[in-house]
Parts: sequence; structure tokens; C-alpha cells
Amino acid sequence: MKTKRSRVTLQDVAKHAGVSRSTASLIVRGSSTIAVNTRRKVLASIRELGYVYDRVAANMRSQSSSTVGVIITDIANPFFSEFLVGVHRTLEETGYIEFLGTTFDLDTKQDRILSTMLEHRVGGIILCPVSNSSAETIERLKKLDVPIVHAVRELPKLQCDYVGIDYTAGAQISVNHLIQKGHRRISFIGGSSGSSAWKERMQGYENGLKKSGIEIDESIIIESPVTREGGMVAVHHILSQQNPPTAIFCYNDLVALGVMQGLRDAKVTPGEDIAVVGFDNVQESSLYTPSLTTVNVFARLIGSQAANLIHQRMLDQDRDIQRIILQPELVTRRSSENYIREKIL
Amino acid sequence: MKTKRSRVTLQDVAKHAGVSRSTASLIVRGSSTIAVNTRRKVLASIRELGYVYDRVAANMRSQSSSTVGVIITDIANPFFSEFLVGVHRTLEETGYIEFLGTTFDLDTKQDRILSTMLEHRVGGIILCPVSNSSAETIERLKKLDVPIVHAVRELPKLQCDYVGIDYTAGAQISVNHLIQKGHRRISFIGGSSGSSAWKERMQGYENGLKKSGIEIDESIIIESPVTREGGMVAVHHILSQQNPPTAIFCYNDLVALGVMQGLRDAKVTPGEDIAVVGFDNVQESSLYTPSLTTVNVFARLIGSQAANLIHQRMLDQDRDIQRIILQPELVTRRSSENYIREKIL
DNA sequence: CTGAAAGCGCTTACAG
DNA sequence: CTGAAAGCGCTTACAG
Repeated sequence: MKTKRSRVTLQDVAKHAGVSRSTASLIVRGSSTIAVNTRRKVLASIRELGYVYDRVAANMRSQSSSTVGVIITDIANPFFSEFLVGVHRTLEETGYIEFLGTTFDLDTKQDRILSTMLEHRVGGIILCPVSNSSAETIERLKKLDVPIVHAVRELPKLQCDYVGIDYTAGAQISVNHLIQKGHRRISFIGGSSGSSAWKERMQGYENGLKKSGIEIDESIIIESPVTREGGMVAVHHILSQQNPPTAIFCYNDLVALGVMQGLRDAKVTPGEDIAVVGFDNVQESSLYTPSLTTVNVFARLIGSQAANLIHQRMLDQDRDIQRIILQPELVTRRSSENYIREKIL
Repeated sequence: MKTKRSRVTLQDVAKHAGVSRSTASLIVRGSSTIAVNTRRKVLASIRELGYVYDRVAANMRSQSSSTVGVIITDIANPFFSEFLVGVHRTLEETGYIEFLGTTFDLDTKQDRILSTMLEHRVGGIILCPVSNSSAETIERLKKLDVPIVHAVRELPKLQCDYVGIDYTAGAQISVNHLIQKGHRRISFIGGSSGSSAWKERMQGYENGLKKSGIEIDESIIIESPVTREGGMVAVHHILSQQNPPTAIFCYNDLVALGVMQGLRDAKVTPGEDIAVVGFDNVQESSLYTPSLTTVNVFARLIGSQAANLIHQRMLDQDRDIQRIILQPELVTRRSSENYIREKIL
């Protein structure tokens, strides 16, 4: 029978070890000013009584917090899995524990998760904002007195620590690569134009095309949900046009994988008939057939940098605001290997 | 300038609204015994002062908890992503918030995460145990006075709520399917024999073979890490044998995807030269080429059932122990479509 | 190292 | 509905 025994407290430990509560408190906090023998006695009592330190009570009294909230938009996206691994690896060294929240890219969910986390006294928040954050949300984030760092996507008008990638550069090297392969009609598929991550890619896409004197054709720029399904649906639109592109630059790998599947469904072979480039370099991109040319964004590194930033910010609210922009790298694979000069008149 | 203002308390709200702290407390907890006008006044003050309810303090006083710890073994496995979505969707309705811990299938990490969660006063834990839990860990879990439900994998000798799939049945229908396709030499690749999830699959694998009078050949049963890489490495071993199998039953989809890649690397075409079957039915399995025959285990449903169980258990520690075993379903795709009678003498 | 007191922000229990 | 008191399990600050 499991009897509902009440919690063993530090008081109990102190009594059992024959020391004062203050001394016991010092010991559980790892103070070095305590005589070795006393420490041993207390540690023995802790073990004997099965004492579990109540970090919540401790945090409350000392007005501190050992929790960090991590808010992402999509847990099914392997980019975020990697991101979370990076966050986790870095945070565990510091003794923090993480609350996880998933917004599914919805402003309302993000709002609720923020509230819940604040009510639980998180010491800091790592936020990957939803694409279309409302004005109210932005106002709210501004006023927050909890340390916050933004990751992956940036919110306009918000002075705040940030870690992200140079999406513009990433998009541009992708587009340049496609142009070098002979493509001049290059589609941009996926994502939501409300997010900074989209706008920056769009900028890079434009830069790349303009430098080669290619005009932007908005009819082959298609937004979509950031999922495989999103990519599949979008590519069907593209294929049904009178003058389909010869290459597709995708918002990310998830979309690209969907695009390639959509091409196959339409009996178009990705990598041969149409070149495809992704973004993120998720594990799967190298294992898919054809393997996917993509932009490595170092998701895990972004996560660990975000964790570092929030940790620093929690230690010192007044330090200078940091912006870390990682430089992406193109990873060339089979989905874009063919030159297609012959298709151009 | 962000000034470090101290937290607005319920006391402040009460004073501002001209009511007592008790009344304010009743209102934030949604009591219905309060006059409408009083409530309105207080809610207005809350908004005006920017009061944030301190659920941690409330939980502490009332000896309750609104947090649930979720411990998984691998966040990069899409099975667990789906599982987490299920947990999350169900838990958010109840107002709980989740701590996430990832063990990377290591006993020591699991131990540390458990400690950290207990110190943070989680109200309950959903645990997907590591494969090779030590005796100490099992002893510890037994003594835990926090409600716990196990999911996905079961620990021996532990009376505890559990949600899982009938892995034995899943393995058996897979093997039967392969036998019907004409295979008699079927390999089993991946996983760790220390886990219940492996043992049960092994049981199903054996059952399937025995019923068709096929002898077990241990040389084509290969354990591996539960990753793509694990599958890739293992399949190389298999191929280098004098008498390689004609079909491979994989521990899960992640392993199967690695196996298929390993086959390709060796110029063997999965689905044509060798049949491959996975387990889990992760999204990717339908999008890969060839699409992967697999066993649908309803990961999201497992997650939401686990969330239900922990919720029930937190409400009533003394209710009967529940074991929910979901029945898996075979999803037939191209990786196993070919009959291969001709290859058998 | 001890000991007594106060306090973190709530809820509880109760008399009015 | 109010008001005063006690307590959840700690830490803080201080006199000894």
C-alpha cells in the first residue's frame, strides 16, 4: 500500500541530523563553509529520510527561478527537434529545467502559452514567434519583465536578444546556385509572408535574381503552410501554370520534401526535370531520394546560442542587447545537380 | 528604460479594488459566490495593475501542482514528436503545463531528469523509460510518491499505469505479410534487447516465423541504436553475410529509413531486391521513395491516452491501475510490394 | 555553526 | 463578503 506520506522537509532533516535548519539549508545549497563532519551527518540524514529538495519553495523565497520556457511553432518539424536538442544540452549544464510550449504558429496559442508560463514564474523565455503576431502580442512582449530572447524569427520593433540565421544570404546562395545551373525561371514556394524569416528569404531571392538580370514573377511565388502537405499542394498550383519554372527554391526542407513528392505524383522527376532546393538541412534531406540540396542553418547551434543568451540575460538584465546572426552554408546534393541549358531557348 | 519593478501581488489588487485579499483570491480562482459588481471591480484592478497570478505560490500553499513532467528518449524521432503533440493537446485542456526531458536513452540522464523534476514539484510524470533501466532506477521509481504513468515501453516488475501498443501483434502481422509475399529469410534489425518494446517485437517475429515453420536464425537478428545511422550500419553487416535475407523487418521507421539508405549505398534496391518493413508509421514513411510498408501505432493517440491517465491518476491516487494496449495496423506500401518466389529454390 | 524571526505570494479556515 | 492569523518549505539577515 502506498501511503500518502507528507513531504520530508529540511526541518525534518535538520532535526534528524541534530543541526539547525540554517545549517542544513547551507549544506543543500553546497556551501563550502561547513565542517566536513557536519556535512556528512546531514547528507546521511537526507539519504535516510529520502529528502527531496524543494526548489520551488527555494525559488519563491529567494525570488529566483530555475525554469526556462521554450516556445516553438511546430514540434513535428525536425528543425525544431534539433533546435531543442541544442537548447536542452546547454541549459542542462546550468541546472535549469524547461517548460515546452508549441504554438502551431497560432497567435492565440502563443498568447495562452505565454500566460501560463508567466503564471508559473519562468525565469526566462526563449521564443520562436508565430508568423503573424498581432499588435497586442507585440505590445505585451514589450512590457514583459521576464527576460526573453527571440530565436529563428524576429519580431519587428522589438529591442531584444536574438539568434537567427542570415536568411537573406542563405536564399541568395541558393538562388545563385540554381542560376549557375542554368535556371532562369525559379519559383519560391512556402512559408508565410508575415514572418521575418520569410521576408528575409524573399529579399535574398530577389537579390539573387536581380543581380542576374532576371525579373521577379509573382505568379511563381507561392506561400504555403510550413509542412510537407503545404509543399505538395503548392507545387500542384505551379505545375498547372502555362509556363512552369525549371527550378524551385523552397522555404524549408519540410516544404521541399512535400514539393518533391508533389512532383513525383505529377510524374515529374525532382532533380532531373525540375531542380529543388530546400532550407534547414534536416537529417532527412540527405537520406531522401533524390538527396536534397539545401542550406545548412545549424539548428542545434541556434538552440544552444539561444540558451546561452537567455542564461546571460537572466544573470544580468542590464547587459547590452545581443544579436547573433549565423552564416548559412549551401549543401549541394542531387536534387539540383543537372544543368538544364537545353531547356532554355 | 526597463525598471525592475517588483511583482504585483493579490494584496495590491485587493487594496486597489477596495476589497479584502480573501475576496480577491476567490475571484482569481473563479469562485461563483461573488457578487457581479465586486468581481468586475477586481478584474478591472487586475488589468490596470497588470497583475499576474502566481500559480507557483498558490500550488505551494494548497499542496497541489499544475505541472506534468514528460520524459522521452529521443526528441529527433518523429514518433515522439507525434506522441508529444498528443500529450500536449490533451494536457492543455486541463490547464497543466509540461516540463520536457530527453534521456537520449541513457539511464544516468533519466535519473537526473527525474531528480530535477521532483525537485520542481511536478504533479505527475509521463515516462517513456530508457531501454536498459538499472535496478536502482526501478527501485527508485517504485518508491516515488508522485503519480507516474509509463508509456511506449514498460518496466518489468512495476505496478503502474501504462499505455502502449501490442508490439507483438504488430511484429507478427508484419512478418506474416512478408511471408505471404514469398519471403522465408527475414531479418530483424534494430533496437535494444533490454527494452520491453524490443522483446515484444521479438516475440511477434518468432511467432510469425514459427507458425510458418521457419526456423529462427540469430545471425540475421541485429540490434542497433534506434536511429537512421543505426539502421545503415546494421544493414551493412547483413549484406556482408554469405546468405543474406530477402526481407528485413525493422525495429521502427527511423531504423527502416536508415536500412533503405544502406541498401541503396550497396546498390541494392529496397522494395525490389529486398523488402523492408518499418514500425511506427511516421509521416516520412509515406513520402520516402520507395514508400515504406509499416505498422501504424497511433503515436498521437498514445500520447493523449497517457495524458488522460496521468490526469486521472493525479485526481485519484487510489484508483485501479490501468493498462491500455492499442492494436496496431499494417500499412502496406511499395517497400514490400514485390513477390519474390523466383528467388527461392 | 546556532536559533529565532520574518517573508516570498498565495490559500485555508474561521469568526463575524 | 471581511479580516486577522497561520502555514506551504524554503532563504535571508543577524545576533550570538
